[in-house]
Formats: sequence, structure tokens, C-alpha cells
Amino acid sequence: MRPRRADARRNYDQLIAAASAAFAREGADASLEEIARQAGVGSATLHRHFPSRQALLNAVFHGRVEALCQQAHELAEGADPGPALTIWLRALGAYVASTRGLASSLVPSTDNECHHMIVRAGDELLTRARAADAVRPEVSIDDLLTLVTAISMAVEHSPGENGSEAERLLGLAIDGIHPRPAG
Amino acid sequence: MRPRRADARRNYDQLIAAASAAFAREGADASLEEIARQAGVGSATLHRHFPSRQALLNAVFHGRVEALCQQAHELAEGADPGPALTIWLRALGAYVASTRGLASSLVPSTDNECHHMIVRAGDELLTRARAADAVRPEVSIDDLLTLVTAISMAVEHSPGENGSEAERLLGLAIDGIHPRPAG
DNA sequence: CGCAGAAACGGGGCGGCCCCCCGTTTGTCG
DNA sequence: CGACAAACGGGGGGCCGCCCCGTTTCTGCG
Repeated sequence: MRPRRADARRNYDQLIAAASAAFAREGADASLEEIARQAGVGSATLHRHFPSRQALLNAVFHGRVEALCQQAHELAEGADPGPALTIWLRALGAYVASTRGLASSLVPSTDNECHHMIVRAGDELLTRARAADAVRPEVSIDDLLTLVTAISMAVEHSPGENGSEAERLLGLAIDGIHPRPAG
Repeated sequence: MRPRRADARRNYDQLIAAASAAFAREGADASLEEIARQAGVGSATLHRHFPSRQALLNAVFHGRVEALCQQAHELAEGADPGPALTIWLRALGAYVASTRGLASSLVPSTDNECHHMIVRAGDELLTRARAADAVRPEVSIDDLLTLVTAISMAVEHSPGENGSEAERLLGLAIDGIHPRPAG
């Protein structure tokens, strides 16, 4: 993953740092040329290390996705299956909505390591919740991730306050995944 | 809105037709130059008639948005308030998810006529549903529209079948807007 | 230590896009 | 039918992503 040669490794790290700042500042569609400029390298170097925008996004957010997966794993071991899933989904949504660009690295696409990681972590929680009848059987982990990323991206592009709106919308959607109590 | 001079009106209509086809084919971020090319006009003519991509989107989808508003109005007069809202939201979601680009013309922005139209139409249904205690009081029409457009846009970018996934996700989210029956 | 080959670099070109200027054409109305 | 306003569109500027390929830099071996 990370290059062998010292100069390449240095450029790689500077690109990651510049990209992280740019994505936080301007969102997932920040200019790649500008990122290369900020990193002090030519644009060709950026494209050699990261053949696509998606690859750069994934590299930037890989660590944070890993942390979210770790959190899922801990919740799966401890709490009740039902609350564990909703707690994680809310935490995931809040974090994704407050981290510009992160949602874009969770969309399903070919060889998207971040997406696969989150799916595997979330599926563990979902499977347990389903076994405890805490969630509707037809709900899939892809459904849940799509909801979280869709809401996050929608709120990300909206002008004013984003955190509270994302929380409210996610709350509605998450309540909808429970089995309906009455008829 | 529509130009006075005959040649301008002809170009306007050809641009709308070309844009409608392009948006359906490639989504809301289709190339404006290509649309002008397909319409047989210079790109300057496109920009004179439609100063922004949003303006073109709105013009293309204005009629369909009007039809959706009309449908809301009819539902508001007839059925029970609670079901009327959910029926309309499901119909709206199904239609938006199956019409590439339409979701982009519903996002809130300055002077977005389509957005205002939908908001006013939906608010009528929501107000009645709220008065009948069929919906949580804190839910706003902006929340609902954001959910519908967010899910539609997410599904729009996904590869395979979109209709069924949009329907399932919307079903979950819409169920979440009802007052919670138990605790 | 030094060198040869491999690995990495980046300037710069290509094509595309959006946006707009401004000289030219065309419709309209008296 | 003529003049004037309205509309047109070629083309240029700026930015972008992408990639070729001549040049530089690192590294491991003799």
C-alpha cells in the first residue's frame, strides 16, 4: 500500500495530509490539482499514487473507517443487540455527517475497501439484532448504509447547521427499521 | 419565461428537449456543451436562456413537478390525512427515483421555483396529517423532502436495479415519521 | 564507496468543461 | 421595406483531470 522508496513515501504522506485538509475544507470534490499543489508535488505524482479520486478518498479516511469498525466490534460484544445496532448507527451517522467527504468513501463501488470494512462490521451488529427480533427481517446492511450516507451527503450540501438536521433525519429513519409494534 | 421572438422560442424548446434527454441518459450533471450541441445551438445560447444548470433543470422538470403538486392537492381534498401523506410521499419517491435528474431540481436553493412548489404542496398534506396526530409533531416538510431526495439520489447513483431499493428505503423512513406507538 | 538499473518525479500537452465577450445575423414592427 | 432591438454563436480564457515521457533520485550490489 505505502511505497517502499523514501521519497515516494514522503510524497505519499504529504498528499494524504493535503487531501485530508482539502476534503475537510471543500468536500469530496475538491480539486486534485490543488491538492497536489498544496502537497508540493506534481499532479502526475498524485495520479501515480492514487489512480482515482476514490482511491485517494479511501486512503484518507481508511483510519477513521477502521475506528468506526472497531467501535462496532466492541458494541457487538457488550450491549444488547437491539440498542447496540441503533447506538452504532447513530454514532456512525453523526460522525459521517460531521466529516466532509467521508460519506463519499463509503459508497459501494468496485474494490472499495472502506465500504467492505464498514459492511462487515455493521453486518455483525445487524445479524445479532435480527436474531433478537429487534429489527425487521427484510432490512439489509446495505439498506442501512445507504440511508446513513444518503442523509449525510444531503445534509452536507445544505447551507446552514447540519449536525442537528442529520440527527433528526437519522432518528426518523432508524425508528423505521424496527418491527412495527401494532398493525 | 418563454422568449417572445420566434427563433428564440424555437431554440428554447430544442434546448429543453435535448436537456430532458441528456438528463434522463446521464443524470443531472450531463454536459451542458453537449446539450447545446444536440439542440443545434451554440453554448452561449444555452447560457443566455438558462443562466445556471439549476435553471435548466427547473425548466425541464417544471411540468412534472406541477403534476406532483396537483396530485398532492387532490389527495389533500379526498382521503384521510394520515394515509394521504404517506401515499403521496411514496408516489413522490417512486417517481423521483425513477426520473434521473429530477431530485436535483428539488434541492432547496435560492429562487428554486420547483422546490417552493413541492414544499407548498407537501406542507398542505403534512399540516393535515399533523392535525390528525398521524405524524410526529417535530417532523417538517423540509425533513420529508430531504429524505425523499436523499434516498432518490443515493439510489440513482447505485448500479443495478433502483426502483425496488428506493421503495424499500423510503418505506423504512416513512414508517419512522409516525408517532411511536409504544415507548 | 560508487555505479548501474530501477523507481519515482513532474513539466507540459491534450481534451473537455463552463462561462462570457462581442461582432454578426435575424426577426419584428412601424 | 427598412431600422433597431433582440438573439445568435464562434471562439477565447481559465480550470480541470489525465497521461506521456524525458529527467532526476534512490538503493542495493559488487
